[in-house]
Amino acid sequence: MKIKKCDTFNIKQTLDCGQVFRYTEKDGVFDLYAINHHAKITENDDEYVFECDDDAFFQKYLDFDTNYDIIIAKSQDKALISSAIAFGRGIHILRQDPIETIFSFLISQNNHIPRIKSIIGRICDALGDDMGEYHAFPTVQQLATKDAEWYASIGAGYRAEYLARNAKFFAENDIIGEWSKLPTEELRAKLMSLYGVGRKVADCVLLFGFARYDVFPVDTWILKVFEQDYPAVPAEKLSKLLVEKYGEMSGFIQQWLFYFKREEKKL
DNA sequence: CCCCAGGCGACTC
DNA sequence: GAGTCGCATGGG
Repeated sequence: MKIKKCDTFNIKQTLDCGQVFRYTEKDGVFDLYAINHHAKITENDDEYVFECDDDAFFQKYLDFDTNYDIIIAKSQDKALISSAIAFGRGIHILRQDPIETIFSFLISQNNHIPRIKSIIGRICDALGDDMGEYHAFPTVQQLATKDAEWYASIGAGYRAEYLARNAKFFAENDIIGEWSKLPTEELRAKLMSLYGVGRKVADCVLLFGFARYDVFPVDTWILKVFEQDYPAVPAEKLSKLLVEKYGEMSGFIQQWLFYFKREEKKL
């Protein structure tokens, strides 16, 4: 499939903004993996070209059915947010698989993004279906074949127990479909009842895995963004304050600000 | 080498 | 309910 370029979609910004971990970039060519799908993404002067196994899947996954001009218009606020939008205007919030998102963000806690990628990669390679060129993200049944000791052995650190226990839980409870019907507050409570899932991981899963935009994940970077305006406010309280302020635009604004702050550090 | 990372559960008060 | 603290690991 081909996607005409526009200023509200940029593949590099969308993948580099920290919401997804299974992709590589080489010489401007992106390889993106989601569940058991793969897309090779190249670009020419006026379009992105997707060589993939399922156009409809990636059309939805990359959120091309949402009008980001409207999202951006509703989000323009003070100077900081306008600057962040100007910087990351091409970000789309991906519509990721809930299970893949839960396990990915369990690994993300107190961890660096490069290392998160490598741990997820080892889990896919060891447990996921062989798709030829790559390995799929494992099913919960596949994840549940391993115990905490194994997850520690592939470098998961202290999160190994979280992964093992949740793999067992979801293998025994096919409950994602039921959860997806719940309103955001109730769904967050379900997620936070999982061992190893706190407010931050739950909010990332709500945003990236359940397409809930009335959430504002607060991590160390977002704390830095707001340390002047909200000095010494703990992460969970700050998250609640920001959702009160930004409502249904919270998830988008959070992502623009995260990308803005993190790229600033890189430069 | 030290510092820190898309935080969490356990513990204390 | 709010405030500390230890945690496994490896990239920078």
